[in-house]
Amino acid sequence: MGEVRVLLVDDHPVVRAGLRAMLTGFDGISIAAEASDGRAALHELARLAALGGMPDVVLMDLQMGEGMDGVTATAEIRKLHPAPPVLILTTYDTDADILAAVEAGASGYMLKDAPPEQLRQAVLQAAAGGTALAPRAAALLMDRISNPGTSLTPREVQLLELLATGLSNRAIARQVFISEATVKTHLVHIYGKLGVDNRTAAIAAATQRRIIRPPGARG
Amino acid sequence: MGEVRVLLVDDHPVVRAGLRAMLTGFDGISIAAEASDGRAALHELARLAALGGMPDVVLMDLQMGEGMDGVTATAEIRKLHPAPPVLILTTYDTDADILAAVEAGASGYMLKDAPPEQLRQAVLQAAAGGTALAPRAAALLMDRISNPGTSLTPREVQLLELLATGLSNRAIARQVFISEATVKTHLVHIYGKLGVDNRTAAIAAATQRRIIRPPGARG
DNA sequence: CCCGCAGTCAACCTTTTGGTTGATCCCGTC
DNA sequence: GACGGGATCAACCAAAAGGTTGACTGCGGG
Repeated sequence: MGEVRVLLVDDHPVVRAGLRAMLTGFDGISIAAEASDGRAALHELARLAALGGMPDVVLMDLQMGEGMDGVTATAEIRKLHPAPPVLILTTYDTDADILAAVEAGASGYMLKDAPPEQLRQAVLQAAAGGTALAPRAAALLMDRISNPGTSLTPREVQLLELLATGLSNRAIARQVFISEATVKTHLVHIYGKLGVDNRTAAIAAATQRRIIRPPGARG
Repeated sequence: MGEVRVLLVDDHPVVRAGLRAMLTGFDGISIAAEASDGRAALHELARLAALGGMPDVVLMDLQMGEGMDGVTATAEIRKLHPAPPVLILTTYDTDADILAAVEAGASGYMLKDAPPEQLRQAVLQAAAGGTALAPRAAALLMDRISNPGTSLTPREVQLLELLATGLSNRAIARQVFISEATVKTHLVHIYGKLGVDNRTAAIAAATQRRIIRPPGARG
């Protein structure tokens, strides 16, 4: 039957070379095109569509040094008409990454340290319209539906962001026009929800869970 | 002959495949062996030594999911007798990573998003006993020797990293086996050099200037 | 051989944070 | 119309962090 044609999206030439070598080594899988960021991926898809054939699956990295990130690109791709399934292939398996990817409409979530055979299975599965999840991704989603979970309120997230810029309680208070007492109250709530007991740990935890962006944005 | 024989050390099969494909595609470079972490790399070196030939260069990732990390492995390799040069190939270019690598005795520091040709040059250079540095790494080291006073010392960077994980002064003190008083002294120096006056601002500043990786950036 | 600097530590004091209790207000929902 | 949660604030105390001064060590360069 037909070959499964893959669009590779990753900003590292080394990783693209690895995936190319690995995937083309499998029977029934070929590389349709490659892109180094989300924007380029969309261009490639437009080009391929014009040439008559969408790829059967997009293999997408989440962390892109510059340009459009993987989550945004995935969401954009889902809007296309012959929308190819997007299989996320990334380095990290944090809650926020997994959740963001699934929310964006990814068909799967695999890790770069997965053995080649698992990767092959995942690509074929996604191309066939199925789902492929790394063990931890699957576990997280199961846990999520059984456990709604305590999440931060928008206000708390806002204060957390200011916190991460290095502002004192007083400075934060002035910034958002509330009293220092209120800032402290919010922080106590935040610490409780994040399971920490000081501001630096809160920043670390919130950054890790991608609740806030790292201070001094980078890919 | 004159082939440059490389030992690949990276925990990701995909990346190893990429490097293998890329490097073997170059004339004069071949893969002697591969390892998925520092410990395995040392085993491979012992095995290769027994078989009569150390590799001409070790291409080492810094962030290893599990097992011995790249810095430790690099330091260990330097203790060997026919010690092959170690070329670091990693994702991040923060001061902390660069300094740690250089201190451990690395012969070069390259980033994974480097174009293939640059990578080839770096491998050949390292194998020939030379040095290969990514622009930012080179700039950092130049800056260090021209104005040592204004930049952070390795010790200060180390404490900064612990700070960013959310540890208290006491916890940091215990972690590095010094007194809390000393931690405070270091922090005061750090604040002065970064132009801030509290720990969260220090984390923000240090992250922004890429002195440390963002809190929670996992290996 | 001396100097400077990184690194170590102590004592002391001020400011900031962390943690608690309790209260008011508003806005949805049951 | 009662209930609960989010947001707001105050007062208070304990703990941690910030800042200063001063001192000792070890090491490399002039």
